[in-house]
Amino acid sequence: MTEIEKTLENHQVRPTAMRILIYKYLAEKEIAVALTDIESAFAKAERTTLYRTLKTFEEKKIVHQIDDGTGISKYALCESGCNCEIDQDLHLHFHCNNCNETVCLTEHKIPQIKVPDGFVSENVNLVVKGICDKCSGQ
Amino acid sequence: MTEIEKTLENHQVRPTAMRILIYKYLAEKEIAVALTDIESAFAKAERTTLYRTLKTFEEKKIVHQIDDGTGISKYALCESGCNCEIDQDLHLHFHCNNCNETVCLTEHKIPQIKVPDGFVSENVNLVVKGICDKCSGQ
DNA sequence: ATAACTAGTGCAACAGAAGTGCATTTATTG
DNA sequence: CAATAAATGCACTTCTGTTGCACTAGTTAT
Ligand SMILES: [Mn+2]
Ligand SMILES: [Mn+2]
Ligand SMILES: [Zn+2]
Ligand SMILES: [Zn+2]
Repeated sequence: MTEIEKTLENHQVRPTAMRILIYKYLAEKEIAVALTDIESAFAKAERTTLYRTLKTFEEKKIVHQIDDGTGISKYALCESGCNCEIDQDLHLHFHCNNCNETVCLTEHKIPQIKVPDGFVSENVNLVVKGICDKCSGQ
Repeated sequence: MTEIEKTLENHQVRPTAMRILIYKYLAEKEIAVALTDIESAFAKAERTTLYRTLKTFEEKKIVHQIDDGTGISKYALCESGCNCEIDQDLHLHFHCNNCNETVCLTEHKIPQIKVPDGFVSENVNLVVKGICDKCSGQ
């Protein structure tokens, strides 16, 4: 039993062939991926299967969904530092306006945000847009 | 010539009947509205016209687009405190998980966000989710 | 005022992403 | 092995956003 299989089972997800492949794909990519990315990577696989795999992964906290403002949902593997179960204290995300890639800045936590009286903050989505390290030439 | 007509012309937008109506609608609403909201409010009008009106308003800085994480673009009138032309120093937005409404918190500016070396921050989207003042009972 | 031009609108059609229902296959368990 | 549950494949739908094109209204030059 491989590491990946163990990880999946730890999250109550049965390690099917497709799921292992998708997990591997997500692990190799260092950026957040959209369903269409996975579709292109696994051209022979069914879209629905890929879609439902992502949904399962999300539900079981294997990945977290990222709304980077492009209108397309992206997903990235949760790491140890990823408290997305708590739905709070999340890291921020960076979207590059040049290469169009979105990355998790897991080391960068979202600061405390004040809201007006009467408003109750439950969680915060923060996306920084600009030029990523690869594109800034440095 | 009414106030609204003046405002539109100040932004180089010709004040047609439809545009005045939509502007009024946006001004009366205190929340961010989606295209579908406007569609329901003006059932007799063409969807495309409403769509293009919003796009024109956005381009001419009469409204700003809001990505509240629902996957549906919302729009709200720009106010004097709305520096959306500069694409920086923007106010934050609040999305209520209960009533599903999104409001501009124009008084609440987005704090300075640090990004890692090599990354260049151009602008920031910050959406707080939780319970709004109307729904929190206070 | 009329002609020429430009901007706005209405209608139809399209694209992309997301989601659902159902039959079929695969895996698990008694 | 039989019964059951989970996963997959296929088809189809919905929703949002977007574009092309013809027509109309409004603006400007002669
Ligand atoms: Mn992330
Ligand atoms: Mn706003
Ligand atoms: Zn980049
Ligand atoms: Zn509310």
